[in-house]
Amino acid sequence: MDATNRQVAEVLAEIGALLEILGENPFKVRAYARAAEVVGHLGRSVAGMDRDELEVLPGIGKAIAEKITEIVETGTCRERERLREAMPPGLPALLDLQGVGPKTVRRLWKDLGVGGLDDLEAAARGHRIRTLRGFGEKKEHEILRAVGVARRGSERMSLTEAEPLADLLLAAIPGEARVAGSLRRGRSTIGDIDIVTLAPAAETALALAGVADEVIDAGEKKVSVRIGGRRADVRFTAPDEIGAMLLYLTGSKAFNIRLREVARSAGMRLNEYGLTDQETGGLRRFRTEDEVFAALGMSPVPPELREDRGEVELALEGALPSLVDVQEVRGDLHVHSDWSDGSMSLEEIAAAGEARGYEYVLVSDHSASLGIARGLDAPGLARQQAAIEQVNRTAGCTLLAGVEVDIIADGRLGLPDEALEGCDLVIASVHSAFGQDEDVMTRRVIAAIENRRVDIIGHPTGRIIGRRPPVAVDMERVIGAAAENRTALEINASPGRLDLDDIYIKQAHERGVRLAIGTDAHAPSELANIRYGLALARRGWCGPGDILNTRSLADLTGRHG
DNA sequence: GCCGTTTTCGGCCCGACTGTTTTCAGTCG
Repeated sequence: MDATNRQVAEVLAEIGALLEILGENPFKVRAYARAAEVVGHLGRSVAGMDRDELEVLPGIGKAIAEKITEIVETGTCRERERLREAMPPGLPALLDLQGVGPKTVRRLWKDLGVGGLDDLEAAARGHRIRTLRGFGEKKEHEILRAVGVARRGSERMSLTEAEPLADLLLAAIPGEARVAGSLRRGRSTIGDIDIVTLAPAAETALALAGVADEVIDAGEKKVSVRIGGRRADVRFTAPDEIGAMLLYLTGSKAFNIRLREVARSAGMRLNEYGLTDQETGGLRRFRTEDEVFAALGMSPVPPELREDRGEVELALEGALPSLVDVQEVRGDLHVHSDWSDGSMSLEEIAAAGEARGYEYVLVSDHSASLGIARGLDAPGLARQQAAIEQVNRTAGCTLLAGVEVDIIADGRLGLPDEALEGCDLVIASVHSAFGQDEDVMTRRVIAAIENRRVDIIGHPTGRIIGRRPPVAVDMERVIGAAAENRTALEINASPGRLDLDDIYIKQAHERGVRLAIGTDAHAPSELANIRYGLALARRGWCGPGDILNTRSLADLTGRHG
C-alpha cells in the first residue's frame, strides 16, 4: 500500500537528522527538514502526485521529489538505508535531548562509542563525558538530566495543562505580559510556553524563580524556567518595540524564517527588535505587529495562520482569506444534558446558551449501547424531544433536538432510523472497537457518512491528547466521502480532544466539506471551550461559510425539513 | 538540497545564552 504523507514526512525528517549527525551541509539538512514539514501538512496525498507535481511544491526539487516517489512505493528509500548503516540505530534519538545537538552526538559517538540512550547514561554516570575536550562537569550533569527527562517521556502538552501554567506565570510577572508562541497560534498541543513582557527583567526573574521548579537560564533579555515539568521562555521588551518581539516569539519558526527572507529581499533585516535597513543600518521599531507587516508590504497575518503554509505569499499579495470570527458563531453544536452523562438540565443548557448570546444549542446526548453510561434508547429520545419542545416555548436560546448516536463496529448506527427521524441534527461517533484496522475503520466511518440521517461525524479520529492515539482511519477517504455526501465533520472543541486537528480541517475546507464546531460540554463552564474549536477552524483556513455554527437557526433546521 | 524581475552559482534568518573558554562553539527558539 502507498505510504501516507505522514510516513513520507517521517522518512524525510529522519534523513535530515542522519545527515546532521554525519556533519553534512546544514542547508541540506534544513532542506530535508523543510520538505518533511511541507509534505506533512500538504492538503493532498503525495502518493497520487507525479514528479512534476511534486517539484512544484515549495522546498521540493528534483532530488527530494525522486525520494518521495521511492518512499511512496517502497515505504523507505535507499538514501535512508545507506545513512542508517553509517551509524548505530540509537543515535538519532539523542538529538531530542535538551542541550544535545548534532555536534555533541557526533563527539559522543566518535570519541566515547556512545550508540544510544543507555550508552550515554552509562558514560555520564561513569564521568567519561567530562574527559572530552570542550565538555565539563556541568555538561555531564545537563546530559544526565536530559536523559532522565527523555525517559519520563515529554510529549507536547494539552491546552488544559498549558493554560493554567501560563496563567500562573502571567500572575507572577510584575507588569504587563502577553502569551505568545504556539498557545497564541491556537495549536492543539503546546510544546513550551512563551511570554512577552514589559516588566523589568531583574524583578521578573526573581518573581519567576519563586513560582518555577527551576530556572534554566536567566539573562538580561530573557528568562527560561521549568514549571510543572514544562519549559517556559519569558522575553523582556519595551512598548516601542513590542510589535517585533511579539511577532518573533509567536512564530512559528518556519514563519519567522519566511518573514526574514521577505525582509531581506526588500533590503532589510528583521529580528525581534525591529527592521534594520541594510544600507543605512537604521533600526525601525514597532509598537504593533500590524505595523511590521505593513512595513514589509504585507497584510497582517492572523496568529493562527503563521505556519509557512502559503500564508506569507498571500499576505504579500494582500489576498489572505478572511477567517471565521468568534462573533459569527451563533451556537454550539454538541452539548450533553443530564438525559445522558451530562450534568446540565435542558433548562440549564438553554440558559448557558443564552448567556453566551447564542441563537441555538444542539442537545446531543448519547444513544444507548454498550459502553456508554445512561444513553438514550428510542423511546427515551422521543421523550427528550418533547421536553425540548417544552423548554423552547420560553427559552431565550433555542435547543435543537439532536443525538450523538454510536457508530457500532459494523458501521450501522446505535439507534434505528425511525428514532433519528425526529432529530434536527444527528451526530454519529465512534465510541467502541477503537482497535479496528484502517480499512475496516474507514469503511465503518464512511458507512455512517453515507447514512442520510447523519449530519455530522463526531470527533472523527477519536484521539484523546496524551491518552489515546487517533484511530487508524484514512482521513483522505473520509473527507472525500464527506464531500460527496454533504455530511459535516466535527471540530470537537473539548481541549482534551481537539479532533479534527488543523491539518485535516484544512484538507476538509479545501474539499468544500462543512465543519461543525461542538464543545462536547457536559457542564456549563465547558461551553466556553468553543474558542478552542474556533482557533482550530481558523488554523484550518476556514471562513464563515465553512462552519455550520455560523448559519441561522432557520438555515440549519431547514436543510432537514 | 533548493532557489532565482539583481543570480543556473552562490547564497541560504537571526539573536540569546551557557559552558568551557582566552575569543567562541553549540544549542535553542
